[in-house]
Amino acid sequence: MEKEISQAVIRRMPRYYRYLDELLDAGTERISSNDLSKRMHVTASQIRQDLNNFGGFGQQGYGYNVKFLHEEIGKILGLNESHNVVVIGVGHLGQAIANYSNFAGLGFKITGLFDVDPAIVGKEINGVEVHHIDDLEECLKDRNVDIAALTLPKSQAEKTARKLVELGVKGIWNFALVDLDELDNVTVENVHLSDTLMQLSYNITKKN
Amino acid sequence: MEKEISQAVIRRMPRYYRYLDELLDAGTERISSNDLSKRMHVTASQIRQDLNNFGGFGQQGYGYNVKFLHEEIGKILGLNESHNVVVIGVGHLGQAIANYSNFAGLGFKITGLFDVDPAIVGKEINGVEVHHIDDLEECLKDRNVDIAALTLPKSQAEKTARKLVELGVKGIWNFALVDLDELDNVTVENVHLSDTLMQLSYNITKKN
DNA sequence: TAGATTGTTAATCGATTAACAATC
DNA sequence: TAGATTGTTAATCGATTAACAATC
Repeated sequence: MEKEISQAVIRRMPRYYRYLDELLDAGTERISSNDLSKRMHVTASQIRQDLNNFGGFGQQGYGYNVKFLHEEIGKILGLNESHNVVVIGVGHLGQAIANYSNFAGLGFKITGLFDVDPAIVGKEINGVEVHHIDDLEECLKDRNVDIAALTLPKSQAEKTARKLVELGVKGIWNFALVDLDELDNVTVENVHLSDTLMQLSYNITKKN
Repeated sequence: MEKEISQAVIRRMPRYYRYLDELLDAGTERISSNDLSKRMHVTASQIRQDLNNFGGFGQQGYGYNVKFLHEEIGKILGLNESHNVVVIGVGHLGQAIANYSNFAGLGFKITGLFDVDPAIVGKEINGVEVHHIDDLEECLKDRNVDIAALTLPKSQAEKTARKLVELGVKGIWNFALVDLDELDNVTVENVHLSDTLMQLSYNITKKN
């Protein structure tokens, strides 16, 4: 890898992807960084800088072709390849993820659900059977699962994460209320919903 | 307001709160910025800078009293007052939020659930009845609801958000796949789960 | 008192914005 | 060709880190 691209840039890419998706739906063929900047409430300069981290996708005097740019950003984000996802912990949040149809459209396919609760093991959610967590190893064999969503109590999170890494999982989408940053050989994305709620609470409180 | 505190700082506050909570559970009485920095994998300097945005909570030669600092950060985040929350859109994600017991411990109380689907209106989730969205105005009267979680399709998000603001809601915790940034008289926290999944996908892909 | 550790100022680093030459 | 708009360099701004005097 030549130049390291900052996470600040990466965080913005899915947002570009979304806006381009909307433009595509609206049948817009091309867009300038200036017009896009007005829609997205960011500077045109930032858009051009961000995109040029990955290559020159535009054309002087023309702007950016919406369809092409949408595809390219998709490739950058790895959406051109499909990803197999397992959900560990089939509580309410796990079920919400298993049922969220939007992910499929982005190339993320839920291929397995796991829990310890006998009341739910064996049931089917959105066409996928819930297995017991003890069958994890067997179920993941030759399945090419690269992402695991962790929606289980924090006490189980790290232990389970380590096991998943052993079984070849490359990315952990962590919803458990603990930071899983110090794990080797895996990429972790921590999503702490309660943190965002507290942020909101701060910003409301401040405005009094 | 004298000095504006950056969102970069605010985003870190809930994380401090969580680590202090753990220290509290473990019975730790005091902690230095240096020790905390090792646990959290941030610099001690950043911890001291962050905290000093809000006042001097420590003591030279001693460090920070865990219980006191935990309380103070709680106050900063507005957790000393309780917040009434309504959930708009009782799909899987809405139900997950309605059922998530952790929020109650932070002072966020789910006081209303709303949907348009007759199949779910009238049912009870975690002890709270689901009302029809048409009854929003009536239900919110004199209820002092300050936060609304939007877990509904993006096509309905903005319209519904405007109505909620009219009815006195101060903060919108938005899970719909659209950015609600240009609304007046309200604080918005956009939580786009699929964005974080794409970020994870990028970071996995990059490592090949 | 001596040691520890904060609060805070100064230095550094990185990210954002502005500007403009290149070019379609 | 003239106008538009990118790609990219330079300038600015803000956030992070280092350093250390103040002080418990």
